[in-house]
Amino acid sequence: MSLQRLTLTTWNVNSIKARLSHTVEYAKNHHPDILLLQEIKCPDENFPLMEFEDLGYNCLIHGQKSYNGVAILSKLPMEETARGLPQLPFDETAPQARYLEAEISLPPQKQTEKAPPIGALRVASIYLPNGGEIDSDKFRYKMQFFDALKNHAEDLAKLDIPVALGGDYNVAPADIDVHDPKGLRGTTCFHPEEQKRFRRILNSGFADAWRVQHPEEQSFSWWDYRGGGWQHNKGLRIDFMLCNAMAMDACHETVIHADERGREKASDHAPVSITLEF
DNA sequence: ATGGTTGTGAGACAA
Repeated sequence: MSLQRLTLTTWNVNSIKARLSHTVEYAKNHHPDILLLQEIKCPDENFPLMEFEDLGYNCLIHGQKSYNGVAILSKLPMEETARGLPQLPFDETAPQARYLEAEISLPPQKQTEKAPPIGALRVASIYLPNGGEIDSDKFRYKMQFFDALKNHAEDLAKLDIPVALGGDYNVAPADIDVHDPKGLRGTTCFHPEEQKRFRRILNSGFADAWRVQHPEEQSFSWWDYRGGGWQHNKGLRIDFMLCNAMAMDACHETVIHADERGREKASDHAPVSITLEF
């Protein structure tokens, strides 16, 4: 019997225009079935659709001028299920394009076993606010976003299909996920209030796929452009593929493609990829 | 506390 194999990748590209060749090359080399992008930094109409359609991707874009922006590229048919979080709808006057969700249709499978075939997969591309300074309005907005995401995650957890929430969560969950826990404790992206809210999302029914499969390993997904972060391996693990139980059960591999960060003109984030088998 | 770098878009702001 043949299993359906799906690769899903999340990547904060830090401008799709600046990273077009890197992103296209990545897609050609690793051929993910689903590519969740963050920080595309362009309005919908400026997204380089053709380049990805030529590679066989259907594209959903939720962008804005200059900042933020998320996208879902899928080789399988999909339908948009949310643009913005229910509690934080997209506001044209103060745009924060940070959440996009879609249901992916899986091709029909032969029913050879007791379990019914899985017909669909729900995915989201998420760009959590960075938060700026602790105690700033931006930080409070980040907490709001976490809470709104957790409430929505509770609903997604009730679905009877695999769910994968990929993105840049802008928080490192534990000491092992940062290069200098003592020095960074209490700073943006390593603050207990952020970590508490991230845990609430996990507790609503999701697992951090990479950590589940690499319980002891230290590997980062982001390295600051400043101060030679990459050269000194001073990084954080803040990009995740969060899976519900059905997705986690199907997850055979999780990879952080850190090599992408070492390239010329690299994004400051590395892609994180999971492979599911149904 | 500050600075270091990259991206957008053409100067300050975000990260």
